[in-house]
Amino acid sequence: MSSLLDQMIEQAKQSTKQTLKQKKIVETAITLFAEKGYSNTSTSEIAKLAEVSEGTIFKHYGTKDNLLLSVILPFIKESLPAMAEEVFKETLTENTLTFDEFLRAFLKNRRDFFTENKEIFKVMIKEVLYKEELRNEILPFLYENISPRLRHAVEFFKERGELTDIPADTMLKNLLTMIGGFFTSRFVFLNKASISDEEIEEMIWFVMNGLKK
Amino acid sequence: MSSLLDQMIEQAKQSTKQTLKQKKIVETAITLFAEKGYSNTSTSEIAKLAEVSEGTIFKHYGTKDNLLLSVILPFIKESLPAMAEEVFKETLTENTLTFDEFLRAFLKNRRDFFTENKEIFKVMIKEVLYKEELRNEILPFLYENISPRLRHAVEFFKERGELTDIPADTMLKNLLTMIGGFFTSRFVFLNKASISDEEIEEMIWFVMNGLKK
DNA sequence: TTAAAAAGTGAGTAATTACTCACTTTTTAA
DNA sequence: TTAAAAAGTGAGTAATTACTCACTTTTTAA
Repeated sequence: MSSLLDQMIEQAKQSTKQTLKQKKIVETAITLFAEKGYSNTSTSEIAKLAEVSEGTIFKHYGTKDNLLLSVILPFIKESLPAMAEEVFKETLTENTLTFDEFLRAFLKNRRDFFTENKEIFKVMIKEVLYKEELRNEILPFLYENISPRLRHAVEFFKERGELTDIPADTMLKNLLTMIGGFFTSRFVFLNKASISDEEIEEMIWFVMNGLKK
Repeated sequence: MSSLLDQMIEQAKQSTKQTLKQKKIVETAITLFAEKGYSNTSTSEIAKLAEVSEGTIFKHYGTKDNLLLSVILPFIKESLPAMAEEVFKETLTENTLTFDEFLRAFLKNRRDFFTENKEIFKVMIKEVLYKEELRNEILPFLYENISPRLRHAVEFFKERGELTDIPADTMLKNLLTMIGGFFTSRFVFLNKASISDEEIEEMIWFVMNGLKK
């Protein structure tokens, strides 16, 4: 049996054309899952709000679980990494950049991306926490997708003598903790509409300089 | 109508004596809520595992929601703050401490506390994310309980000239992000059994010194 | 020792939920 | 234009769930 991720990517490829009602279902599901969680959202409620019959949901998605996967997996498997790849390419070049400039570009890009995809980001975080089988699939994938790139960046700037001598692994771990905590707390726990440039600058300062005088 | 928190504290005071079966119900609920979330746990399942009749749960707790509150509110309202107050008292004195020593003592104390109360901590994080009315009650309470104390500590060490000149508010915000991200990621997202002293040291180093050379 | 109070039981209930399927409507392609 | 395919419907179903309540058992207190 291949993984959830692989299955759903296959399925996504086969169904490239979506009817208007399918789109409406997905949009509504995203909204409700983000707001109250998957487990507290009924297919009946989704159908009513999307102005479709409940049977239509099952016609297209088979099960409620598959609807959830249809909502978050394209995001996780494709949008998230593609955009991340882009920003690494643009920011990690030979010219002129310092690590904090890299970090600034990276954080602002991720900030913008999550701001636009706030609802799906919320669904993802909630369900990663609430559904163990999702967690076991998605967390490793996210880690494997982000970690090597960020690590490469860290090593790049360490070689340029910009960063301290502590091991790259250790830096990476703490950086991921901070970045993950930053976006999750603002967008999910505190439900903020957006994150200001100023807040990003403060966080960069914290990460680069620490608290000690 | 008084807040959820106040209601439940009143209720907790009235029912000081718990039968063995009540204890069993609460323990089982904690385990299952931590593992699969409140919404994915049925009262029937709790009853079976606790080896009580389902009616017994309702005899003592009235509703499933009240059972959840009975599980987490004592923890949130009493254990968590009492222990935190203790560590602030012990560590914030006139003699001999640096900010990183304060931080070390604080983090280790919290680490030990959450290690011992891991299941309830998990329940709390999951339900704060999943149930909006809980989030609206508990997050402000947690913030109001921790923030002034931590802020006081930050200001204390700023006056002693140990910390940089950035505003205490900014420090506090980033510190809370890092600390919250640290414990939530390790205990809840990654489901780690414990956090080593070494990992705490690395995090302190990160927070105190930053990444810049 | 015994009656009253408290604790506990488990069958049953109303409500809810994910899902099915016979049928209808809309779209497609020849 | 028309038959076939695709999309959509909504009543119904089996399963599940939180909860009730008449009854039984255990504990308490006089």
